Amino acid sequence: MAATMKDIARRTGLGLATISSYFNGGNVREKNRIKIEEAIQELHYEVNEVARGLKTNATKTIGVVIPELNNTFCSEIITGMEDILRSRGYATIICDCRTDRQLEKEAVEFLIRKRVDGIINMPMDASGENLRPFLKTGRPVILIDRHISNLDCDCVLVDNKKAARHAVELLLENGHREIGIIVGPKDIYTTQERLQGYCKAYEKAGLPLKESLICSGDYTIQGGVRALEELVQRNPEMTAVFVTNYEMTMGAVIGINELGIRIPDDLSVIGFDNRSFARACSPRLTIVSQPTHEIAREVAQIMLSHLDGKQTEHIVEKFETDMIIGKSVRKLGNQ
Amino acid sequence: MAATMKDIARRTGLGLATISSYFNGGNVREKNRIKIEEAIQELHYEVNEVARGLKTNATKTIGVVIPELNNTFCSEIITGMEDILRSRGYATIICDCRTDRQLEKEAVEFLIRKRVDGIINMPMDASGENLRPFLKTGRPVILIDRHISNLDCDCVLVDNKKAARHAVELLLENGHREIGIIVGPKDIYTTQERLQGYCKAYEKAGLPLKESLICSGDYTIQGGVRALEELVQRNPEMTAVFVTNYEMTMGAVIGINELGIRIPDDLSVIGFDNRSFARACSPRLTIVSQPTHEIAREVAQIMLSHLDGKQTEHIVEKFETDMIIGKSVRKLGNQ
DNA sequence: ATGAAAGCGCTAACAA
DNA sequence: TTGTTAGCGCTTTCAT
Repeated sequence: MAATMKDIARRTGLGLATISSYFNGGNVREKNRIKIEEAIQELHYEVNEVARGLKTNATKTIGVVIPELNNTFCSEIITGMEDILRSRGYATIICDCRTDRQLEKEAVEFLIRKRVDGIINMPMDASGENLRPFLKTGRPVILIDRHISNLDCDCVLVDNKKAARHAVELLLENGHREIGIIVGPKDIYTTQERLQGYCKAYEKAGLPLKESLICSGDYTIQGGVRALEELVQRNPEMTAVFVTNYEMTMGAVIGINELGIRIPDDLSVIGFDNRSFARACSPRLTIVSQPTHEIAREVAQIMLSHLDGKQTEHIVEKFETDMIIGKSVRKLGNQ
Repeated sequence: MAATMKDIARRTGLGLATISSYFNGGNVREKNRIKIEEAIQELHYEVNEVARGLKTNATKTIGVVIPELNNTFCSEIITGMEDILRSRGYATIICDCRTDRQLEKEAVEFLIRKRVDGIINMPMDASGENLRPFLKTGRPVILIDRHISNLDCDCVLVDNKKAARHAVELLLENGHREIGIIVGPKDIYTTQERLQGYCKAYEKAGLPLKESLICSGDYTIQGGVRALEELVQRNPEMTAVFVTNYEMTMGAVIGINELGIRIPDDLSVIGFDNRSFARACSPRLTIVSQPTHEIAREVAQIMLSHLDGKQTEHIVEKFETDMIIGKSVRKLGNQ
């Protein structure tokens, strides 16, 4: 079917090694270079990367395991990474594990079978056990958003503790004392970090924590709706709520609308992650915004450095978040 | 490094062909089957699909080329497809071409080099020229959302004409006469179809079309904002607007909020595609909803039938859309 | 049912 | 610089 190196060797009268050398940046006599290039044109030759991969034990393919592609934080990061990786000849295999630990484990096994050169993972599993077999092959793993200690890999994330603390402090400064928080599942790294930020802010303000103001969702829209309803029901005196991812922020807004609660008159809200959605809300939502483009770029860059053999140390890169101020936080009079 | 078939041949004392036969569903004597399975366990053997691919000329990999992963219509479909394909051993390589024709062309070339077994494409390019070289290799192509005539491939989409007609008819029934429409770029298939639906509804109602009520956006949120502003400015008498994708719907809502227009008192709105966003709006948006899960399943199924050799004919599968009724359409008194 | 051997398209070591 | 050759790990005749 497609032309092979043999074909172009035959056509140019050169040996296989010369052709291979040409494709791998070796020195080829000018005259032969031209002959080879002519043959390539005529035969529409393209290197077969499958064969090359068999020989070099590298597939020029990166696996990405994420909890949910339908999560804008994930899809924004993937878009950014994929762009950079593809421009360097790497294909990106996506595995959406539907927020399921078992599926995540299977996804990593799948990628190992596919002989990917590296894995990028926003892990559900906090132990890192899934990734160990892959790491043993000496290939790079980069974690996104969630750190795992004692795992031999890089990690790119944001300062979650600080992000949460700042958001809660903003509410405290505006006179709020009964601040609800909707976090993710308790066993997820970012949940723990954000919760710590929340507690720290309360602590610094010398205020007591109330268990009932803390509610765990599952990072889905519907989970956000439920969490908000629960918080409102349990805490009649609650004046503000901080939601810690985009999907649950949308869910909280849905819940608020459907309960007939007004933002910010009845309830102040700080959301997470999606500037456009924040703008589409009326009044505009105040949100914490993560630098997804920077994260994506950094992850891709680190991966490429490893693959190029330019980096052997493992790093943890922590980005700062932004606060986008809207009109969803009310200043309480009786401070 | 990793164990090979040779290793397990040596360990079991069997020939390579027997081992291969075992993995490919051939007949192997019970006694040997057990020996092989023991060796697999002990050596942690896994078939090297790269080597297999070189031999069989199949990579168990599907390429997906879409205009924008950060588009929920795209990401929902990909999630669904990827799930099914992976469960059948196929990896999904995503190529986000950023709504750019040149990048789309390069993405297809990239996938050809990667020797993918099939391509799924939501095409920017209406000519289909990009895909021809791939089709020549005899491999399957499936188009999503946008049909291309005279191209030897399958296509899965929705009845766009009918969807648009129904939406506009709903507005007409509610007494609206000056209905704006925000469509995508004029050269995109769905734009043309949806525009035809709009025109048909006007025609049936015996009403004249007004060029100024038709506005082209670029399928982005910001494009939706701009399109809405333009429509409002050009048509002071406009009482309703129909927006034909999710991102522009969000943009339109942003524009409406920022101009201080009230839905539906000042302007009735029918949006597209995202039930959750529709619910998060206050009042709830009436929207046209596409069956993304069904589309995804169908696309994956068709792809698999082709790859299994169970299907040789090309089909065009057209799904119906739903109308989700919210409170964003006002009934005008003076009908 | 099983084994021997050729070869998929490429790279890399070695010789020339 | 270039050619020859031996694999990379697998599938697949063709014998047995």
